[in-house]
Amino acid sequence: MGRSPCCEKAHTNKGAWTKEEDQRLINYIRTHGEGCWRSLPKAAGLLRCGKSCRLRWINYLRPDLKRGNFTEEEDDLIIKLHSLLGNKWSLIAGRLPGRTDNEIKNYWNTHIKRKLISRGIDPQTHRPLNSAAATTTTTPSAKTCLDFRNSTSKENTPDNICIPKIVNSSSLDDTKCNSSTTEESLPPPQEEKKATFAIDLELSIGLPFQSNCTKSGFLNSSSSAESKAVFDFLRPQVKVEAAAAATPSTAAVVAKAMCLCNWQLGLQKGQMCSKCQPFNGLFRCY
DNA sequence: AAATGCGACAACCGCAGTCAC
DNA sequence: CGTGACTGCGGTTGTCGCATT
Repeated sequence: MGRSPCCEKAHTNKGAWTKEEDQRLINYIRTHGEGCWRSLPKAAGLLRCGKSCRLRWINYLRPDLKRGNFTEEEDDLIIKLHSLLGNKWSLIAGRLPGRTDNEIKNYWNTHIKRKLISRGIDPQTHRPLNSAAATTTTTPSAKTCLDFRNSTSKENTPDNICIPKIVNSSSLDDTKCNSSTTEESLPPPQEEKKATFAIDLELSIGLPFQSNCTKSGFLNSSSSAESKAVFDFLRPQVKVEAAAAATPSTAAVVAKAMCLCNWQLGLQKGQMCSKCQPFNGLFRCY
């Protein structure tokens, strides 16, 4: 037998939350912390399902939420991340401290979509609207690369936002931004060694961030696991900083897990290529 | 002043992956 | 090991407030 049912839907409130409900939820989480959403409503004296409580807390009541208008920098970052990730709102939110996936999703649908369309850009493909119809099945990320050469975490950006430089493959040497998933011909494995800085998200990177390299059987993992690792990679800033704040050695352990060469050279688990050096919390070739 | 339209955003729904039993 | 609950995510809907007619 499995677990007992999540909640009695027949006896739960729906719709907008009242101030009293909010206060109960806040008080409870302040005292007991997050987690165990299933039992939370009953313990907190709320006639809500746990799922609803979780959503309310994450999207509205959390004290670290940054309310108010999005800045231009946040706008740009959302657009860039969306061009890379598509509708992976939680991942995008992970790069925007104080913003929630729901908030970003709504903002995208109500503001940015329109903004892009008014600029003649297809919000889904991030290509000019005229050419969007002409292109085939190429995904938005298929030709977009992250360029870590000049990535900064502070320059011209709000605190804690780290923006890899985003480049289109058209502006790069092909050798720097190969993609095995596009209609382009596949390069031989050796050729991939040349792809040292510009990283094709569809193919090249994806790291099980919290794990050490020995746990990273990702090279042989399923495609979904790989793509999850790719997305996990895009979350690391907070974790790296947290680890660095804990102890330098912790940060080193975390950083060691980030040998980008593994992904492009096909090294086996735990192997670090001879040219690896630390860079922005990652290890990669120079 | 009332009716209508529209934008913004909170909340819900359903699905998939994970994990406890 | 199979079943089913839990959790988190993305898509969609509902509701509210403001602007326009």
